[in-house]
Amino acid sequence: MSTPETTTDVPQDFEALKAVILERKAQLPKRLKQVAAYSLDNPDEIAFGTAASIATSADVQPSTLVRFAQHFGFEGFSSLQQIFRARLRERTPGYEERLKALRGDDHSRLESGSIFNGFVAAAHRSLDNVATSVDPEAFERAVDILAKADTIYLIAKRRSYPISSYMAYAFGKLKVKYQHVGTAAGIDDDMLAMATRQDAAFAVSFSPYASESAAQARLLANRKIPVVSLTDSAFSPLAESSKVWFELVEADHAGFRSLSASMAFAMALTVAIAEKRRRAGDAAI
Amino acid sequence: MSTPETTTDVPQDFEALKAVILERKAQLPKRLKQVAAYSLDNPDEIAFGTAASIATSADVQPSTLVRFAQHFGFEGFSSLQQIFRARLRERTPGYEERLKALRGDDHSRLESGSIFNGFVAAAHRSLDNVATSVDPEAFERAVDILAKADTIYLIAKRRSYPISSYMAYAFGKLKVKYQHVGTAAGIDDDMLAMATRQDAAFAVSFSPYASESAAQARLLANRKIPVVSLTDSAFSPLAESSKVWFELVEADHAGFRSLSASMAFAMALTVAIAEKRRRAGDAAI
DNA sequence: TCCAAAATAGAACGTTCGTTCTATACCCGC
DNA sequence: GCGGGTATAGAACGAACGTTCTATTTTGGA
Repeated sequence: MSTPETTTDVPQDFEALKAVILERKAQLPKRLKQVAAYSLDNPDEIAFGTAASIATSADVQPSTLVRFAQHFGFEGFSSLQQIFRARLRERTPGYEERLKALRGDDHSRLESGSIFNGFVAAAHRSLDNVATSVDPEAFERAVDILAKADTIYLIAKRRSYPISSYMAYAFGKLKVKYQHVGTAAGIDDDMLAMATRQDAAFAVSFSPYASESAAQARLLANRKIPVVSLTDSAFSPLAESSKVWFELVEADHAGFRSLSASMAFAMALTVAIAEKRRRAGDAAI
Repeated sequence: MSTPETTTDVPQDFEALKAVILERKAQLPKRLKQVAAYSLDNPDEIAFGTAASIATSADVQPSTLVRFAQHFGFEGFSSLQQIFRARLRERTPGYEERLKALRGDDHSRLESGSIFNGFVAAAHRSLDNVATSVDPEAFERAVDILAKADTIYLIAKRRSYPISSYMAYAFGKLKVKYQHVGTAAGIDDDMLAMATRQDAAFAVSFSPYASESAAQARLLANRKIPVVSLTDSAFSPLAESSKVWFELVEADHAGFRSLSASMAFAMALTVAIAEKRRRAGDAAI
């Protein structure tokens, strides 16, 4: 019984360690307190750095790090470092990996499950991407243009159609006047013929671009009706006709591109427009 | 000009490195290919391990790791390792944290930006949820039923309509016979009247449930036509009419529910059905 | 079949690591 | 203000590191 509680109370994961450090921080000697603060502020440094580099960075001696580790029951600095590394290891891995973790328990033992996982992963990736690829100022301008419009024309065909049909649904709920262009090919152009400069259009088209969408956007642009568009390339035919356009590349699984990012974008745009109108309305009262 | 393109084509982040590795994987020598595979399969090991430990684990010589690194333009193994470490450093934290990180740089300084972030976050949450809430065996059964069907009837109204319209688009591409029920209210029932027991239906409805969708599903069920459905509660009127049904709760932002999880589900189902049919077709030849 | 070039394995290199040890500085109760 | 205990800094240690170098093997074209 010379080492009565050797490993029992040694923190085994980062959260536990953090708790213990915070708990005992007050009663810690000066240098150890310094290390404590540094370690919680720069956990990544501790995970990756060497004792020497960390010591320099935290402005202490390497031996202090060892004492610090031993103070909390670890054998040496290295074993404490493992905690910091494990933290990064277990940190929400990539979606692929996360799904791989699911693999064992149930999904994709069955082949369809892996298809399912693939699409979920692709959707995640898409969303990750969209957060950085959409310029918020451009978004603001797009909201401006569409919020001012009398009627919003929604142009989308084929793969983009679900997006505009969601917007149509939401606009209806939000009492925003719109026209959904993209259903029956015949009446589309008649619809667009009625558009005036007080209106605006939102067009969605991804490669391979539906030629009608591009043509319709061009038609409106020629008549000085502002067009906002969502597409997947700077070379998209929509870009040249648009006052504001967004490039949004969806991730794919097995060649089938996700719609999650476009959908999230569409929802945000829809709600932002309605919100802006509501405020303008309030102000007018 | 002794080092004409020193740093130009050296991958600077993990994604770039991954792409280059995959691109050149085929033409890599045996041992280097071995390292390539290992590095992509166990990126964490590379980030934390030492050259010696990694070499042992990957069953190669340490020097091979150095050659591998140099093959891709790095100075030595250590500089390649930095890429793997940076990856963990920047690794997507929780969504909340990630959005908090976005806060500073640009988004949501503008009010619309926060709307945008909100929808992206909601979509992420939805996807996280769906991976665990969908039972893979039920999914498999659903695929079975629908793959066997002659014609697949897609039933969805209002908010669910974008989902079925995507499926309609994809089924068209995949040469799967379908009927899209949900467009003009009048002709819907005529369409469904033609359905036989060789057919099947996929119905989508979320609360507040469109009464027509429930009625149509019941109609088909009474005629012994199998119905698979996607809904958001066990108390959904669709559930009782369905051979297989899925409960899928979407996260929301500002009261607007995401569609990402449903969309991913729909894509997976669509592709899984087509895949199953392709195999059945192959087997028949 | 042979040869030149490329790839590999393994030993050897100097460096840097984490740890330990010891002398010194500091703190606090008396 | 002194003494005993603790905390600290810094030097010294062997071990392990990443890299380089050199035989040896493998490869692919003549």
